[in-house]
Amino acid sequence: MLILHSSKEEDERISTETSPHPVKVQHCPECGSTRIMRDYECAEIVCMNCGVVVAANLTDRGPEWRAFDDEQRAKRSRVGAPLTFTIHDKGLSTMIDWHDRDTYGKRLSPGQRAQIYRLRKWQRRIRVSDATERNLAFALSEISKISNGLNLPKNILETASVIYRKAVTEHLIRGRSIQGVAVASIYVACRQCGLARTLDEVAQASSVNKKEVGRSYRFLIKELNYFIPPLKPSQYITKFSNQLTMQGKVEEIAHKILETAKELKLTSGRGPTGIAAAASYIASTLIGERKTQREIAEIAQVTEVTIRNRYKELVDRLMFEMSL
DNA sequence: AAGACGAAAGTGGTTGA
DNA sequence: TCAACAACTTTCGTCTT
Repeated sequence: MLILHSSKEEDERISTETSPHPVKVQHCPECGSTRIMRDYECAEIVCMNCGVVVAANLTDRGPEWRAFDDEQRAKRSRVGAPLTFTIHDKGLSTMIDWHDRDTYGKRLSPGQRAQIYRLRKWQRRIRVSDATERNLAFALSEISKISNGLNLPKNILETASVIYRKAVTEHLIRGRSIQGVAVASIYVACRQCGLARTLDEVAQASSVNKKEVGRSYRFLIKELNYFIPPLKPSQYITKFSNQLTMQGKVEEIAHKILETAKELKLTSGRGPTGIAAAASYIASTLIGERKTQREIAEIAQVTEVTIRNRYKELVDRLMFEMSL
């Protein structure tokens, strides 16, 4: 494009940043060509035909930030409400308020009031226009509700909304329940962000059963090509210690136990919750802040038997290693 | 008596033919 | 699609503190 700049990135910058400020039709004083280009990088106006610099020391009246596409431009523009993916129109719609007053605070005339009333009605209708929009609006409100119920942080809510939007644009919703996919997206978001929430917990916070959520979850990660590593037991330990209100020391020891367990290859193939529960149990007995197996089992959502089995394996192996 | 332990049978999910 | 399989659960009797 521009001869002065050969790199592709700079070509893009010039093409996107010059377009919002159209140049008044100018002619090159050398060759008379109208192919005049502004180059803000060098603060010059250049003739594209013969390469002569028409004007120098140009002022860039554009924004100081760079944007390479529409989305970035929308994000960086510092006007309007912040973008959010949790509302179906990304929170950018303007509302006509319900006060029947003009900008000076004066009451509107009856004719104007009727007109505003009609405008409001149409705005409501247009805001959620087609089936896809309605689907999105319903699902996103559902996602907000559930993630509020689970006390999930805001970034999970945003991530889940983005995942759901992706599912909609890839036409993955057809043939399965909106709620199922919505709950599944929350679960995917939790897993992606490394938040220790079990499928059970997420499903229980919604009205969808676990099986359905699991199915939708597997479907989502398959179709959207997500790679989600299995949750590490250590992430559960932190959670359990918090819920059991144990000392920081206990948590620390539990993590150490877990590390040795991993080295001894005792973790593979086992449920991460069971191992984490067993490690927490051992740590609590070692410290002397004894918790019963039942207490831990309840919080970890596993049975006492599982804790016992993991615990036994761990102790046996550790004793064996010590004797060597 | 509460909690820990372990055996036996049952359950739901994964894997490979 | 189905059987085999490992992990896990449920249940229950026994032991320990």
